[in-house]
Amino acid sequence: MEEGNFQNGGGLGVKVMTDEQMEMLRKQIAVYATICEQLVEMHKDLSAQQEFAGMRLGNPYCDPLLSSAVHKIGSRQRWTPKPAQLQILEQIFEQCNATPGRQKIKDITRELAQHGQISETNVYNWFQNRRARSKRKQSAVVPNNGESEMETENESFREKKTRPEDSQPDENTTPLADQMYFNSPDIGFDQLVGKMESPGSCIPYWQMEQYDLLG
Amino acid sequence: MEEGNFQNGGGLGVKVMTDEQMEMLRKQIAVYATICEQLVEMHKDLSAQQEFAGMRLGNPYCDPLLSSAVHKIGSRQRWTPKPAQLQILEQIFEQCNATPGRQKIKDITRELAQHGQISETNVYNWFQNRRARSKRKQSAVVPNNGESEMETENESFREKKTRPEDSQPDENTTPLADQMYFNSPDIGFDQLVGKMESPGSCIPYWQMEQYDLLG
DNA sequence: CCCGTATGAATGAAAG
DNA sequence: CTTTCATTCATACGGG
Repeated sequence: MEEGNFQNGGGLGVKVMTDEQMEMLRKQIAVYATICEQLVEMHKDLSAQQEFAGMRLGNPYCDPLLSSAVHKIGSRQRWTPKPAQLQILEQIFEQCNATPGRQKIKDITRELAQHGQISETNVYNWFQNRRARSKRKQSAVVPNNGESEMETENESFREKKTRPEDSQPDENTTPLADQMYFNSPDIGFDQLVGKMESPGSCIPYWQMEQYDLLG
Repeated sequence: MEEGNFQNGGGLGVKVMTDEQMEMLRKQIAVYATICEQLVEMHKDLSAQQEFAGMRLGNPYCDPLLSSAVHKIGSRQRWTPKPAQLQILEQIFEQCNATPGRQKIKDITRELAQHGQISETNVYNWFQNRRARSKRKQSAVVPNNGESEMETENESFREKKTRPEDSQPDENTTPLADQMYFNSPDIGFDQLVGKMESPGSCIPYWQMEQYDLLG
């Protein structure tokens, strides 16, 4: 592998990023935060005016399935975790990346059921998959004993999000920032909005050292 | 644990994170982008109706920064096999139309790497897809003799132990639903904002914990 | 310029 | 638990 790419962190399942890249992402998120904040404010304002004018339209929770507008209904056979559910799941997974016991599964299921249809099997499967996939990541660096470099192509299986674009003929997409992620716990919408309070000045999520990076 | 910041100590100013975390952050950012997008749509809609209000302070959704940021992170590139690679892959596939084992994948990857950037995941995916595709093709050709309603081949097997039903369109289908990218049509702003303003409806334990950690 | 198709990638579910 | 299957999503690409 070449040099410029920081994407391969030695096959250890970790990525390294520079300050520049961090900064870039930070700004990116800051921008989002700011924009969201402004949009929220604007909308509140506009809504207020509308309501005042007596032309209040939709009800808060009346037109939920906006997506139904796009005839995407009636075909989903398999369960798809909703964002809220995903967050809960991820959160729990972080706490203990062991498969929850039977009772625990029930609990979780009940909790998740408040955010949408779900079954215990779904939860069970999710944890199985989650665990299996994250585990793959930690192997990989054990293919051979006498390996000279712990680099080259020692990705594991399908848990890598490789971004092999360097040698692509056409455009080399930006080598940076493309796949930079920080450690951050699951952030709900509330949190996001909460963080909007201090837009450009703080990037709380990834600064947390107390948070276990390995989950 | 050690990954936390040890890289930082080197004065290099870099952080290390796992793939999991990277993926998670990526999703989070994507969600963020989605939220912005939805807010923007809502705002546009409202603005159209409230045109008399005038454009008080400019429209954030016109900000090029937004789009650039969104596109930067919200999109990922996908690997495209080069002709040479494809040839090898096809060749191997002919020999054994079974999914190669881990070691085999590594070999193949190494081989293909000489013709361009590639990862084991790419190879793995390719075989998976290849197999699935050719399988489906076959069953399509040999559907059934009786011209009665064959329910499109093997759908009957879908009936297993669990069946959480389709995702119900209504209820708490969130705007940032299935996919993290903005494909959703219009969304009720109230619903969107409701997520952050209605603690009573859905504020699981984890959010509080999270908040603590974050704050 | 939009639209349909081919295909890489993601992931829930099931098999082993 | 690990590996595989099936389905779906999203994007690149070629045609109208």
